Parts: sequence; C-alpha cells; structure tokens
Amino acid sequence: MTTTAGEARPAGPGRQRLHEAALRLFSEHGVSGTSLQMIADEVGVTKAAVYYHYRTKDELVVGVVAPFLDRVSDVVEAARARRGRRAQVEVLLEGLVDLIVDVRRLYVVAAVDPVIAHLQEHYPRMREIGDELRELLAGPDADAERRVAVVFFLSGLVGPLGDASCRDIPDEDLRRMLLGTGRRSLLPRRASRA
Amino acid sequence: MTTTAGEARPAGPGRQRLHEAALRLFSEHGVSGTSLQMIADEVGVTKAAVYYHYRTKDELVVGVVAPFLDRVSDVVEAARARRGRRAQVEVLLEGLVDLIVDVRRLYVVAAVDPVIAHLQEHYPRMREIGDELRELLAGPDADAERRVAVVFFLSGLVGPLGDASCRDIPDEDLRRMLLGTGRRSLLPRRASRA
DNA sequence: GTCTATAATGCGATAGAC
DNA sequence: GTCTATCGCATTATAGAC
Repeated sequence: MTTTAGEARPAGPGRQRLHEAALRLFSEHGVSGTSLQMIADEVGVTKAAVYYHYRTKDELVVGVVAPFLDRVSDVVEAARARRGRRAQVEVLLEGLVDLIVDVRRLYVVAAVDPVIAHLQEHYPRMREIGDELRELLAGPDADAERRVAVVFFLSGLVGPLGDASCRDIPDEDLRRMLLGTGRRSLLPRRASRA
Repeated sequence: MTTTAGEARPAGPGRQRLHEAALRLFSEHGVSGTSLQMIADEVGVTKAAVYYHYRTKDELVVGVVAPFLDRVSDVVEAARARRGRRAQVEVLLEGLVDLIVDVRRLYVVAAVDPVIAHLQEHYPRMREIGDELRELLAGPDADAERRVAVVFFLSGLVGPLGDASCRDIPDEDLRRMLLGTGRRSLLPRRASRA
C-alpha cells in the first residue's frame, strides 16, 4: 500500500472534521452540488480556513476519497496473496463488503459521483485501483458476460448503502445480506453458507 | 398512465433536442455539474432560448426524466395486471431491462443523481413510481433481506449501463446478460432459461 | 490556523427587441 | 422562438491581518 494523496498540509483534527462534513454533504448533494461554503458552514469555520488545508476543491475531494482507496487497495493486495481463483474472490467479497459497510457514504460517493470519475484522469491511481479490483473479481480472460456481472455487483452494493429504506439496517445484518446477495450474483452456482 | 410534467410550452423539435443534449451532459457531469449554458452551447442556442421552454432548471430536469418515469409506470401497470407473484416479477424484470437498455443514460441519471432524489420531494409522483416498483418487486410482507436484494438489483443495473467497459456491448447482448444476472440476484433459486 | 475582505468568474433567471 | 443584454447572487480562489 502506498499513500494516495500528495497533500499540502499536515493531517490534524481540523482535517478530519473537514473530511466528515464534506463526505456527509457529498453523499447528500453530490460533489458538484456541494460548495466549499456549505462545508465550511457545516464545520463552523470560514471558507478561507478550508483553503488552508487544501488549495483547490479537487484536492479536498481527493483527500476525502484517498483513505478509502487505500483500504480498497489493501483488500486487493490481500486477495492477490491467495492462491486459487475461488479463494481470491472470497477474500475480495468479504473484504470489500466489510469495508464498504464500515464507510457507507464513502463508497456511494466514490462509486457513482461523476466528479470522482473525472478526477481519475488527473489521478491515475484512482482508476488503477478500481481497474485492479474489477480485473481480479472477473478473473483472467473474462468474457463480456462475466464483466457485466462484476460491474453489476459493484454497482449493486451502492443501493443498499445509500437507499433510505435500508439505512436503518444494522451493520452486521447488512454485511450478511450483501454477502449472500453478492455471492449469488458473482458466483455461478450454489454458494451461500450461513 | 398519467402524464407526469406540468409543462409551460408545447412540445416540439426544439424541446426534443434540448432533452437529448441535457441528458448527455447530465449523464457525464451530473445534474449539478451541468449548467444551462453548457446545454445551450451543446444545442447551439443561447441560455435565453432554453428559458423559453422551461422556466427553471428544475423544470427542465423533470421534463427530461418524466418520459422515462411514464414508461416505468407502464411496466408496473403491466405487471399488476398479471396474477401470481412469479409472473409479476417476470414482467417487471423483462419490462424494466428492455426499457433501461433502450434509454441507458436516462436510467443512470434517474437512479443515482442526488438532484433527482431531492426533486422527489416537490414532485411526489416521481417517488411514488419508484416506491411502487420496489414494492411490487419485493412482494407483500417482504423482510429486510428481500428489500436489500431488490435495491441491490435496481442499483446493480446502473453499473453495466454507465460503465465505460460495458458501453460497447450491443443492446441485445446486454439485455440477455442483465436478465440472467438480474434473475440470479432476484429469484431465490434455479432460474435462467435461454 | 483562522479570520476579513475582495477579486474574477460563472450561475440561474429576467426584460425586452426582433 | 430565438436573440442581446443585464441583474443579482454564489462560486472558487487569493491576499493579508491577527
């Protein structure tokens, strides 16, 4: 694991509160729909205070998403260390579900926001991690149908994490449900287990 | 089916070109990330010309999404006309997959854009159609696990429609793949066919 | 580390000519 | 039905005091 962001200022408690406020607003209004003023108001500081920590809005967005990407990267590495496709997919499935249930909002934003998608052009590592994840999930020489199943799975996780009707499901329950539903959509035949 | 939008001007060729340009930009930059100027430029007119057709940006967004909602509503009605849960789900599955493959971009925007989500507060019919769809898919007395599976399915459809790696798959192939993957994630056991 | 103040630009929206 | 021109405001971002 290598750290993702080249950041201009040392991390601190102010930085952490900024991330939390920004993420909450990003997940509700989208990145484009969230202004630096809204974030500053949420934290209770001024816009200029935000600009002390990040030089541009883009860098703030990257700063918010980077820790998540590092954790995804860790899961991918852990899966790579396993031998056998089945075991690798199993590590990816459990690791990813654990991770995203822990950081619900972060996955929703990182997975679907168009601003994130465009940032991948300037921060290649963002795209690389996603590509590696999809590639390892699909396996070598995957046909179009398999790739569709993988993208379907990754996109399917977004709904239960973001939807209002699922927001009150406890983490432990949601983890179990997503694992079951995920296995059904990813693994060809017969695969549930508890 | 009742028509969704209360619109200020008669529909015409100008209106249609506006919808197409707006939708293309919405799907690439999100609704918030798309300005009326960008839309006007894409069509080759001025901002003021856009304001002849719609009084606000919100009304334009509703105008773009409304035809899609009507078609979803038609699918729901068609499913309601069937007797038996299994048959209803089958009609929903096939009808929905047919529909969204036909209007890929429209489903991606309508399903995930935060602006659309917030518009549902002012246009209750938008929310109602989604609620009816989810309810009919989940069935009566659905438990949390079933609701998660339904939301997972609806959200999963977004990925293959929007993702770059799937964009060159022909409609016919994509339809077949989504039907298969969808059935696996929605119907408890053994269900493929063709 | 946070503030006030401000610059420069773009936004949604309106008025009125053609 | 489309245009030019403009209003008022919010936006990202900077400069400099404390």
